[in-house]
Amino acid sequence: MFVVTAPTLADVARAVGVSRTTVSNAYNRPDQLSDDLRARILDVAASLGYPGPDPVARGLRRGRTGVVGLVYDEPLSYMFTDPAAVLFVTGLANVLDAAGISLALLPRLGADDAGAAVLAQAAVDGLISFCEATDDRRLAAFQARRLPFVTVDAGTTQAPCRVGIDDRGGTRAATAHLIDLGHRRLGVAVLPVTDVPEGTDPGEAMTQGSTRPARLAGIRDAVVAAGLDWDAVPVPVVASAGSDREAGRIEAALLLDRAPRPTAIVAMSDELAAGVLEVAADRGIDVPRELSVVGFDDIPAARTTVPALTTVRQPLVAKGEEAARLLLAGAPETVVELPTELVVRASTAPAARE
Amino acid sequence: MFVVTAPTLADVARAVGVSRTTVSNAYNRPDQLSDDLRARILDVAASLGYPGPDPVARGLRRGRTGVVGLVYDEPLSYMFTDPAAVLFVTGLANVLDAAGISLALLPRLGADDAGAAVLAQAAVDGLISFCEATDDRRLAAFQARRLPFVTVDAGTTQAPCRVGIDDRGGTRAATAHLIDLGHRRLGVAVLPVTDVPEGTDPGEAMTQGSTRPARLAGIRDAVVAAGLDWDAVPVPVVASAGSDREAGRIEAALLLDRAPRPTAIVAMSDELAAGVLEVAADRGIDVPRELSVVGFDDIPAARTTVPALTTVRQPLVAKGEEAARLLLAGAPETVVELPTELVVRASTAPAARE
DNA sequence: TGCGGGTTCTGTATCGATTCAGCCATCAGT
DNA sequence: ACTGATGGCTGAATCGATACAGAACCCGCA
Repeated sequence: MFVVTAPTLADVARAVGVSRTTVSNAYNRPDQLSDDLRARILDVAASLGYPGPDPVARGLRRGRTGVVGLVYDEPLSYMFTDPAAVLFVTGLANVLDAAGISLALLPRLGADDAGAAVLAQAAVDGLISFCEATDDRRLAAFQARRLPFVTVDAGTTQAPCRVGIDDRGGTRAATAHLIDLGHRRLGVAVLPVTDVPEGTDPGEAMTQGSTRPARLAGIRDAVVAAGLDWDAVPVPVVASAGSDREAGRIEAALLLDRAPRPTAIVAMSDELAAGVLEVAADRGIDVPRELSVVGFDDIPAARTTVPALTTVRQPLVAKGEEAARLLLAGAPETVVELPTELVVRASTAPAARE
Repeated sequence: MFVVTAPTLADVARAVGVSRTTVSNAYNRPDQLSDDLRARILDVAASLGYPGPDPVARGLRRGRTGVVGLVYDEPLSYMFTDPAAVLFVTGLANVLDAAGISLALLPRLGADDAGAAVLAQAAVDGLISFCEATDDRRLAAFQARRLPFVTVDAGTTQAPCRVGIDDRGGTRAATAHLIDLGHRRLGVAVLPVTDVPEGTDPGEAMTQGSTRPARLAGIRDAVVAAGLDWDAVPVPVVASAGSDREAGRIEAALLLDRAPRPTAIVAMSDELAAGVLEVAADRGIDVPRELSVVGFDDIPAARTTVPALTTVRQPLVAKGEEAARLLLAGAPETVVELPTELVVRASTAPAARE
């Protein structure tokens, strides 16, 4: 059987009768040889079917591959489903595309050992982690490689180069806004807890990761600052069964079943808020007359919910761009915290008189 | 200045006092050495901070990298926006994740030369092309590398290994369904034309690519088979300015402005159909009493439009899974055509009596 | 004692390119 | 005619690992 193997640079060199170096230069440093010879080399290469320098060999020699990796806690499909993640990746892609670098979506980090292996074996020049996990020894496995490493929205324990947003200030502003409007009975729709190890106390799970506790703290800040009783604010915890929107529906049901009913709900994401709005609509509760709702993220859909969602804007695309830029800059020891901003739309209104 | 370089396998070998081969075996073939020695090697490696075999070097030697590439015609962000693309990638991810292989989203293929360079230099074991382009010499640049190559939804000219769906049969069934319901004045909402070279005739642009002409042919099949006049069916062509949904709105406006108004619209995608439904709602046209609409794809949202969309289901996730499986199998010369199926919901009804 | 058969480990070639120092002409300047 | 640049090209070392063929040793058994 006749197996066709792609020719190598050496084959081309032999065919032309020059050294390998010269052929290499024909591809990488046109100024190092005469135009004439270069043309001849390229010609022969084409007629031999030489596909150009092998990327892996080049990567080995040069020490860089032109690929950066992205790890994400959830199954990949979820990344495509979550609008906030989509915008973030769009930001990444903007910068990486421009630099001609490709983005490898690494398989989900599974059980500890397999996950560590994936990270240890990924042929990348750097890594962006978009994971909540803080204690993660899988990521430690990567850090041993001493490659640029940027973590996003991930607390303080992982890497020296981090980008995040002012979660706490954001929910603080959102909650203060509600309190200013006269609301006193608040409820919180909290990001669902996923992947908790068996037997973890749900209340404790709440404190894990970074985003969730920070946003919760902001809410609490505002409540306490207003002299209200934090312990009286219901914060149902849901172990997610699916999308955040679904979690929002479940939590909304729990909150709205209470008597007296909350007059305002602070949701930790727009998707959660969308779920809350759906339940309110189902029950005939008028938003914002009978119930105010604020979200977080300001995804595009926040503009088109009914009513349009008051929310905390975070610069999602900019966050992706910043992360990519830092990575390309070698991930210097930096902590970037992007600002958040309250955007008041139609889902919040003064509390009804009792 | 003291630069820390990660130790290599050779350093570990020296430190333990064994050969490189043995260290390599400690990682890759535990059965080739005593548990005792292996443990010692791993210990020393850990204490030296050796991150494990370098993936690039291993890739060179083994001839495989554990990464497959995906190219897409549109900017990356669009891929995340298009629900059909998302499901397709989900299918890919399902299979690749299970195989521990990562997916590199290659930068968009830009102008010809840069695009070809990207493909020539991507360190991947294989490539999945999710592009319409058929004549593409950028893809030819990749094929010179003799790596597994699967094209999806891309006509007949590119690769020996293709997966697609029965586009023509799908729209044929959808159109026949409308005709059976008594509709005689049809309109077509066609996939928008993107990236046409300057000066191309829009009518000609319609025939380019693969999906669009195939779906159009199916519609025509049904129209002709029913003895209707194909030339009387309006097919507005839109050069896309944005999302398919937006294109659907524009085309719907054009179609519904006609007098006499079509009583049914065949949309080439669910996103287009969603745009059509929005415009109909804006204008107070009752769907399905005054206007029937069919879509294509059966994205999840098709279930929840108002009214729920009659559409042609294509197995998007399965398509992704099949493409990934074929690629992993080395992309044998195969043509897979997955079936499509008409799903009747609430957006189609018998034509109103005139 | 001698020999087949396992296990455990080593040495060397190899994967396909890039890098770097340096060689050889040619050519301008004095 | 000699020096110093410059352009154009080559050879050998190197990137970090894996494959493959065998060496050394221990075991049991005739």
